[in-house]
Amino acid sequence: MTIYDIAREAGVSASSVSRVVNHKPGVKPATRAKIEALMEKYNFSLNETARGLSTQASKMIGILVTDIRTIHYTDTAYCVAQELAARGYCSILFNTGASDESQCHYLQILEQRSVEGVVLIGSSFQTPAVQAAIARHLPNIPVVLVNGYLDLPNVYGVLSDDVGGLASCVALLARKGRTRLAYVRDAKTPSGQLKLQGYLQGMAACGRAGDGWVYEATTDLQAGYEATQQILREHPDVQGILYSVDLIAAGGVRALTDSGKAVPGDVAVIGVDNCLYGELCNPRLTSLDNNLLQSSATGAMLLIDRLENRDAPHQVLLPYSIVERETT
Amino acid sequence: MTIYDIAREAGVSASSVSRVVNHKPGVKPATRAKIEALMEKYNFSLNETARGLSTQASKMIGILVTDIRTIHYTDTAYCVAQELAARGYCSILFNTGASDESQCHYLQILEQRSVEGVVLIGSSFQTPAVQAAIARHLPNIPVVLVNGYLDLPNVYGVLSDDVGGLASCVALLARKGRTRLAYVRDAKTPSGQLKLQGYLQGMAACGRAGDGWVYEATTDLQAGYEATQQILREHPDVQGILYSVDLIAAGGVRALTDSGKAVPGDVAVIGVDNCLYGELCNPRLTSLDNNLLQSSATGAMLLIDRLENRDAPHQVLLPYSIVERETT
DNA sequence: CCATAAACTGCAACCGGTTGCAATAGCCCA
DNA sequence: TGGGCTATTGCAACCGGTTGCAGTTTATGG
Repeated sequence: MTIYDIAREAGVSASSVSRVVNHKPGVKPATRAKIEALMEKYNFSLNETARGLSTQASKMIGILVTDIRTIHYTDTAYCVAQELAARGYCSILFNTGASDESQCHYLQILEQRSVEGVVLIGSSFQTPAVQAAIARHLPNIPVVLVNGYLDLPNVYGVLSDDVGGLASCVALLARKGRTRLAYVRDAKTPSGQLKLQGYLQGMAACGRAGDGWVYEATTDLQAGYEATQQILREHPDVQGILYSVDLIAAGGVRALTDSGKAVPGDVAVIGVDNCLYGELCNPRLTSLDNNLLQSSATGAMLLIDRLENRDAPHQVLLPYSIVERETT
Repeated sequence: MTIYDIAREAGVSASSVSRVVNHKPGVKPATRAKIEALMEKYNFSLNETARGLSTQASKMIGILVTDIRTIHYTDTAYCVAQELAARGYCSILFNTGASDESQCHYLQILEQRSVEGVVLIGSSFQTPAVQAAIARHLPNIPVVLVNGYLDLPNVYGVLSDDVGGLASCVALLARKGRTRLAYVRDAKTPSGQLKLQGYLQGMAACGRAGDGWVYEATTDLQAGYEATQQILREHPDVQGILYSVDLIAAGGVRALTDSGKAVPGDVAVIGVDNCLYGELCNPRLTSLDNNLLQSSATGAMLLIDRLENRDAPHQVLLPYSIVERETT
């Protein structure tokens, strides 16, 4: 069922049907009524693909996310998709993984699909290869990078102040008299580097420059558990541990209580993200809140502003806050 | 940059360029090489929208999910999207919420986008209104309903045996000598009804027909906490509690330990979904595993089989299993 | 009742591809 | 060198819409 079918049966041209479908003026009320009746009768719904081709406006945006199962990205993707859907855009979603090759591959697919904008969710996108792929495939459409920065005229970034955030976590513990601290990092992304930097900076600020014990873990419970066991072996007198992600921290808290340490009595713990995992943790986890809701909302608005041709800042730096629960 | 631009510069017709792009035979090697060189030079990438219009194959599939933030649906959506992406399909994702109106609205949008298939993730889709909307808007393309069933020739359902699953949870507790049991349900979806039915059936099987204490909670920690407090007030001698969802169960476990009950010493607990929340819970949660990975993989394969014109069963019933951890 | 403006309506070109079919070119062999 | 084939190539129609512009109605007013 196409507008031509409707037109034929109504005894008019496709132009008139098109005008009715698009609520444009210039159609006699009687004609309009006849067309609308037929549309209703045949349950007509217009082919958006064809319309997109003709109007050069696909009304689609691409969402690339490293892995949507990461709780933090799930929420971001949800917010962005909802915000866009409310404005009539369709979201094409791809999980890219962290490899440059795959990320660039999907950027090209988005080009072929003529998306009007792109949102990149995840810290794996802040690489030269991705930057080059954007310049090559999507030089003229707005691209929003949630949590990161790329120096390209059409890329807009939302950043949280990782350095300041981590430093203030250290400061919080220092105020409670704890300066023998360890830090467990996860991915070696730019954002991960900033967090580490914030931790080291915080240590320096409380007079323990060069003393930061740094460990590594993959992003899962078990890795957090094991890294923490290692910390306890190597530094039994540790007074506080910071984790780059709540999930790892949850594993850490379990390791601490399992080995008889009181939390926060013996060892204080702080995670990052302030997600549901922190609430589930026992005792409940104190966490650095990078204000996910605001950052996704900001990312969505940045994109929408550009889509609707309003100006938008190329970088937005969001504040952080510490949500104290039971582990500090 | 279109195939016409390439054609002009190569001194050939668009047909030849099209043949080269699609790796079709019938182009002289020299011509092919010249065209390929130009494509490379201009970084040409074909407009898939136009191709879709022409070939009547959009290579897009729609994924409707009640709310992707529900951990269970996140994982399902991820699996399905990955499986489809690997076969060259784009996924259009919408969060519909549970309202019929909104669900039908998005079904219509998918029709307009000419998707080749649809995956519905969530138990909110098993309603007469959705059934009617599918019959009306998408009567000819395969629709897979993950966790549910609709009686339509083009709809394929993946179901888990909720009745049997819950009944066997009750049986497990009964074997441990616990028959004073409560059940906390969440949504009143068809699947929720089946779980309740399974619980009641299990109670009947161990000689306590009519004795099942049934409570309700929304799907969050706090609601689980409160429902459990209520259970303890009204039935202080409860020996075991089943929860329709792990997240609610986690709130329940917290309520139990907070009020001094030993878990599982005084009260045993079982959740459903076997998701990460169960691992985070302290003590770790025993959970009914409805085999998410298998059900999403099955859903994806069902759709792919139909897309590639192979036969597929209209209903697949998946087995369940109980993963015992520390709360039983 | 007619001139003139305003309101409708439809033609045709265009968006960027695909593809059946006819035309042309190139090749082999007698 | 001519005939018969096959390999290339391009024309033109089609996918399902949109839209500028010109032609046709209809309404208004004198």
